[in-house]
Amino acid sequence: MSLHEEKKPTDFIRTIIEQDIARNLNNGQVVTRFPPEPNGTLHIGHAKSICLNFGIAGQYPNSRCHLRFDDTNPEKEEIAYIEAIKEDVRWLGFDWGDHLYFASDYFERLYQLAEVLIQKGKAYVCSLSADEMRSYRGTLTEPGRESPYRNRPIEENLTLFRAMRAGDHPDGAHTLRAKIDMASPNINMRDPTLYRIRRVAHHQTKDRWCIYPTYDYTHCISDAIEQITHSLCTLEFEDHRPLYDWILDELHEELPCHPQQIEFSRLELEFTVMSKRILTQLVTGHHVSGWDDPRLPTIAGLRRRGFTPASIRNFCRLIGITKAPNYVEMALLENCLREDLEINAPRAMAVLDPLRVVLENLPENHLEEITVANHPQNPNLGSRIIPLTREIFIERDDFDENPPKGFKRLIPGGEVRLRNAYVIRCRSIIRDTQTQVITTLMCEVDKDTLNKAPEGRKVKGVIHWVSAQRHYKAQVRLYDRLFTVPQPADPKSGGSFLDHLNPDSLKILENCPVEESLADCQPGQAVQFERLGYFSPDIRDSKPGQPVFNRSVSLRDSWAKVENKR
RNA sequence: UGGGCCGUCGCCAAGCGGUAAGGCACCGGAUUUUGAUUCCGGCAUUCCUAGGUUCAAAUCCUAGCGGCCCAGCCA
Repeated sequence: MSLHEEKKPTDFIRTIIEQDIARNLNNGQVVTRFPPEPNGTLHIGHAKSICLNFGIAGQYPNSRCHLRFDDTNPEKEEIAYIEAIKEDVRWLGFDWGDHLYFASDYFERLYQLAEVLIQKGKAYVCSLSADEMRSYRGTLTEPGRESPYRNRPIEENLTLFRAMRAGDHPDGAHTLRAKIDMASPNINMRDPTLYRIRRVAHHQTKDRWCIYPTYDYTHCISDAIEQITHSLCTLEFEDHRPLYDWILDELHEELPCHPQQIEFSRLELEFTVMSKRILTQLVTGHHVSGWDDPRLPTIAGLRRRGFTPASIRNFCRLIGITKAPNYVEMALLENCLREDLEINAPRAMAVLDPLRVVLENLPENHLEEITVANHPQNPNLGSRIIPLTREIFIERDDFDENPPKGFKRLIPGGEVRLRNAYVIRCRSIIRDTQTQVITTLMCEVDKDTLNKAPEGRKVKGVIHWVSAQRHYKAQVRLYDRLFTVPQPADPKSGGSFLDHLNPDSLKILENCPVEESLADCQPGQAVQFERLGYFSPDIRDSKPGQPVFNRSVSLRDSWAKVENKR
């Protein structure tokens, strides 16, 4: 590798894979899979897994990544989630080609293999109730007891299991269990359940089955059938690996290979939640507007907020893959978006909290069309024309009668540059006679300052503005973190996560004057409102010609930092 | 005082016996018609702790300490 070549992103999993390739394991092939259960929408934690699995497949020749729905529990799954998940994966920029699978595709094969286990004396039908099974299981510190049904003759097991499939027994009457070791210190090895009776229609197999295989039984076999080489999952499955291996070892004569399970730590993000349970509660409890609420860390929420696929992929690259528990700061995610949009988003001007300014030395009907670049560094983004009129709006907090030290914006008698236009000087202030609130600033334009510095003095401040006569009025939504504490779901934070909801996480501003050109902005397009942040039209609420803007992320603001310290 | 796993800067994270990469954050300073961007500089004598092995330890050994996961017929 040359010095100039970018160093490959590396992590312990890729290290293992490269060693495997070097040893010509699996003929040098790498096959991974992303295996979501269609019982909820994807979030940024899933993006980490997607980027890992598809990323690896895209990185080695002769490799691929399957999209496989782990649909073994019809009670919790919905067909709608399948399409949503596919859309999210595609949107993130990944392609599974022809390799779309469902664990339910393998139900018949799984059933046949269960009979093989029974024949081998490695599985039995247990008739303990759920409660009984729990008490037989023992505890973390005490071994379990063997089920009284553990030594049922093979023929009886077979007959019962077939009857289970045929629907001869009510839900919960029996289970099929692996016969392993009730005294194992690993609870997953204490005769885990392989099949349960559940009279529920399945979104894929309809009512063909009334028995369903469990995750532990299904996942490893599905991996083997698809000839997955590296089965990557999160840390909580570490304890399941012995079972994964046990099942594949027992069935090795029936299956083409024995994939390698490798675990990595899941992603946690500060000031939000990643748990499907809590996400569901936020949605069903109407604490947010839906799965795609822009404050949520769901892929749909991030997309609606205005995040780009590239920014999310970059984020996943930066956080790395390890086995260490990690709570990543929101600032890193935000930075990834800024980094992308800084280069790619065209600029425009918008005023969120307008203050009227009259340029008193311009005629009433003054209309000047100024050509401005859409990006200060990238001329390829072109230019546009903005109208300057006698009355304009500026941001209310860009004017201060009693400016703090270091204030560079407009002050009484002071000068400031109108971005892309002239330098103006504040001559007088007009107030509401009742409330004394400032309603208008009377200012004078220095006509010799378009595209040039004023003579003999320096004007440091630059503020954005929009014509008061020619603009589009938009609704703008400002988002902040959904929670007030970094780890809202952690009991150590006190109370329930609901106690930590940020009441100011959404601020809706109506009738914000924005540049006319913004009326054509489409969902999916990002734009920088100069000096404010990156904004993107809301996917749901924008109408053709009437965008509603979501603030995706603010610009860095070192002045705000100075002010906060005060 | 059951089993599995983890502990390197505020947050991620390289490092795999030869004398602590990088990113984010933070703090300076330069340039700037975005207090943005960009640029330059600073930011772990120390790797959970304590012993030990070694010429040499974040890396090896021993003993502690702290944290996470597991007792669904969920995944």
